[in-house]
Amino acid sequence: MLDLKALEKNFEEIAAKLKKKKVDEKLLLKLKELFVKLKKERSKLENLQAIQNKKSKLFPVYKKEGKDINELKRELEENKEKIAVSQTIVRDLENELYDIALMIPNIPDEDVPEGDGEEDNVEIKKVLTPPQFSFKPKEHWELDPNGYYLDFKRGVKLAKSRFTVLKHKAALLERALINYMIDFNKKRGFEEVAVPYLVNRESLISTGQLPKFENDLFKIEEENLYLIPTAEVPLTNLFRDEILKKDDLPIKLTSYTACFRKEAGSAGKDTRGMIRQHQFDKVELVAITRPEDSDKVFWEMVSCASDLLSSLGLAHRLVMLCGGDLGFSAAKTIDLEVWFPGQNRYREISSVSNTRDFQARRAMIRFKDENKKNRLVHTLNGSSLAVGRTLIAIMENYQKEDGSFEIPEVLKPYL
RNA sequence: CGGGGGAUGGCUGAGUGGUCGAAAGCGGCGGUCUUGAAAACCGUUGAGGCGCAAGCCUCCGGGGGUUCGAAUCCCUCUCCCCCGGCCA
Repeated sequence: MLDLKALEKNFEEIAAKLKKKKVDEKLLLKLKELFVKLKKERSKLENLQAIQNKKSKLFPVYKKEGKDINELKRELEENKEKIAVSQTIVRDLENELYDIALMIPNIPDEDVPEGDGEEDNVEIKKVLTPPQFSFKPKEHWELDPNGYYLDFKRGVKLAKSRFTVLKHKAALLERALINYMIDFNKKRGFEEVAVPYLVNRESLISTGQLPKFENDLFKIEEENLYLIPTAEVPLTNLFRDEILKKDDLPIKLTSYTACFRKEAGSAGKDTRGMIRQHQFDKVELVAITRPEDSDKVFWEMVSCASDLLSSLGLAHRLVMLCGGDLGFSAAKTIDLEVWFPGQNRYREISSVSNTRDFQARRAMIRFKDENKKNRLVHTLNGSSLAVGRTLIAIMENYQKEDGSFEIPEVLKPYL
């Protein structure tokens, strides 16, 4: 959530920055006005409450002194009416305010490039060169036309489209990758955690998936729980409503989970193969830091994911997302795109984001600083990596002319 | 899923209508003592909002109600624990 006080103070500046994310300035103005109005009405209410509190305390005194109570009682009954009216106004304003505030995305960092979408993202660097083939490399589903490794047909039979069954070496490789990634991340100082795959509404509001993206989530209606779209949600929410000790920061976590997404807006996109699934495995990184440390940790996370790809021998590039492509909660995002020889292009395999205090404010994650002040932390998240996409990247990059594929050296101990 | 019991500050836990934002203990922080530490002793210690400040307001799981006044009474929802059943 935006800092409403900052919005009130520096409206022009914030509105200008949010233009990068295509936020309607009129809506922002409305938000600001609601905030000012709310503060005014609230202080009016508080004055009335102060009167009520003070005078109510006279009752025991009057009784002791044997004074008449009726006059006082009448007065307070009247005041009570005023309080009720004011309270209703305050509550309505609050509801209206939060309905809007929760729908406004994070402010992009200064260095986030302008742009409307993917085509305006800025390549930062390329790592490793894509492999050369003496034949025309195939896409992963072409490598395996009979569904020996990736059984799309049976995935559909069991659930619906965008579900896949992994078999033989692919199933083994999936599991090996998960273990390899977690071990790799642990060496970089990220602590392994195992978390629930179902979370409640509050958790999803805190990390920014709700209320805006309800349609992207699988929901268990009768339980009021949602399947996690990413481990970022449970990992970040671990610290919701907590005040952390300054010495505990930064907290750096890694976790493997399955992830579930409805892919509501992706009709027709990547329908073939395993690029875009309703259920996929991912090893995630999450960090909770002091505000002054979040940039440093951000680049640590980018390096962690990039080095991981390099260790698997996968050519990739780093791309900084432009304002228009930036996610709802992110102030800055670097995508890692891995080379897919069959598609002859780079595709996203990891995304590292700094949300600054945006999620922390929603989730009320704070720390006590050296002056004993409670301050919001910064939260960061990144994939390291999307396991299914890594699997097919390996299949494509390590493919041989006969359709078989090699296994990267570093994974062999894991098989 | 059936039966019972709960939800109070970082934790344990007292508080059943009136200066209760809340006893006590633990923990944390500061100090005394000590070469240093432990122990002991003393002090201090919830969060949010408004305000230059003094100060005021809100918060005892969430929501609603009764009352001049609610942590305390009523309604409702959620969650947790125990016993039994089922089960990885």
